[in-house]
Amino acid sequence: MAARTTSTSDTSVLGQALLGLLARRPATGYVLAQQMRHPIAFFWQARHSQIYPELGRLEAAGLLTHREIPGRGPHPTKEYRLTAAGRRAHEHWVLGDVDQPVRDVETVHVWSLWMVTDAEQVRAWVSTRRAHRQQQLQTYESERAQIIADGNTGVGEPNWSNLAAVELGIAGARGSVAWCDWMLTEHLPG
Amino acid sequence: MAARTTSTSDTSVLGQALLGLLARRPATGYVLAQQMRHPIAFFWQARHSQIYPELGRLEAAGLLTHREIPGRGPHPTKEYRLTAAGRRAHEHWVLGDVDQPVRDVETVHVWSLWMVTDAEQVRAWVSTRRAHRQQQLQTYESERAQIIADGNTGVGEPNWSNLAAVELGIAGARGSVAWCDWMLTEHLPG
DNA sequence: GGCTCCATGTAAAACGTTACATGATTTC
DNA sequence: GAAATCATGTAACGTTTTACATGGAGCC
Repeated sequence: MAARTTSTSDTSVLGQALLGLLARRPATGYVLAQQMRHPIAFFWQARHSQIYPELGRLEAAGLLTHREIPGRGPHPTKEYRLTAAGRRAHEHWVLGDVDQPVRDVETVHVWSLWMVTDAEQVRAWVSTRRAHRQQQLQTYESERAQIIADGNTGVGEPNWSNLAAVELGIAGARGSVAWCDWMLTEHLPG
Repeated sequence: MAARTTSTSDTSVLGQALLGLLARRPATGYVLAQQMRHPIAFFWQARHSQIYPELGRLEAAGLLTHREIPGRGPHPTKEYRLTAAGRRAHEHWVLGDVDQPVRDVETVHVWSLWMVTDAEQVRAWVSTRRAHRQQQLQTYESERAQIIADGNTGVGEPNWSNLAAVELGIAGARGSVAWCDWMLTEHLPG
């Protein structure tokens, strides 16, 4: 993406994801890294080695501040908090276009399936894919049940868009499972 | 991903996409770059500046060969062709696991929609999203019509998995449109 | 003469993963 | 006492984007 030379210019998707987490509540880098594993990992991933420097850049851009809190590591433990500018930047980004292009390895595989001469191997691959996506669908559905059980799903509350995000994941997983069924019943002989 | 130090070890997704293109027919880097814009861009992207060096690496790994053909540029024009090893490597990769994690910027936006206090702005954002995905769906559907019109959609022919890939895209786009409708009718007040 | 297309390449910077490093506390 | 967890950070490498560079051919 574009460069980030000035404090007002664009922020990476990871940066925005971190702002989104901190908009919910202040947190340390360690806690943010945990939250990137769950629930954010369903749609975005980052390791702590990417998160810590990114927090530094966001702070340099004036979107975050930190204060040191008691901790146990050899380095100081920092609790980060959104600034008003950070909140504005994230809200602005959220309403903006989804400009990032899709990168779907799954489709690259599918698009080359013609090369496999043994139809049984193709069936097996699709079956495995179906099982995987079905599993994912169940994970999303229990996640949804959890969100609904937690309540606070009114517009303007974080859980409202947590639910929306999970529903989007469910829609995608359902589409993928339906595609596998189409492959197995209609597009593959036997 | 992992390092690519030896000739037998793994290849990047871009490398596999290029092998997939060359498995269909030999081509120059320029033609491959065009094909990465259409139709591959629906699920993977790469610029020529990434493609030319990658072709060099694939050739160094013994998966491709090239011969010079008449051309007009200041550099020699090279036509690349898959080796038997390249064909094997790609077929093996195709049947392997889809290990790359999902990165879906759209869901990051959705997950932060709670921050937008004006429900009308949310409705507008979802409507725009719906129009975009609906447009994409139509593009995929005319692509599908084209593939069916071209024929040669039997198992083992490239068009067979071209069709499968487009159907996967259609399933995804349909799921996304359905999600937008759910948002507008059931998840947003008014 | 200027614009676009053909056709290839390199350089710099941003983004992402893996590995290395430190050291205290809690659990088995 | 060994292993996992807490908690942060840097280094090396791979991947991707943007920008720079070259020069011939066809079109208006």
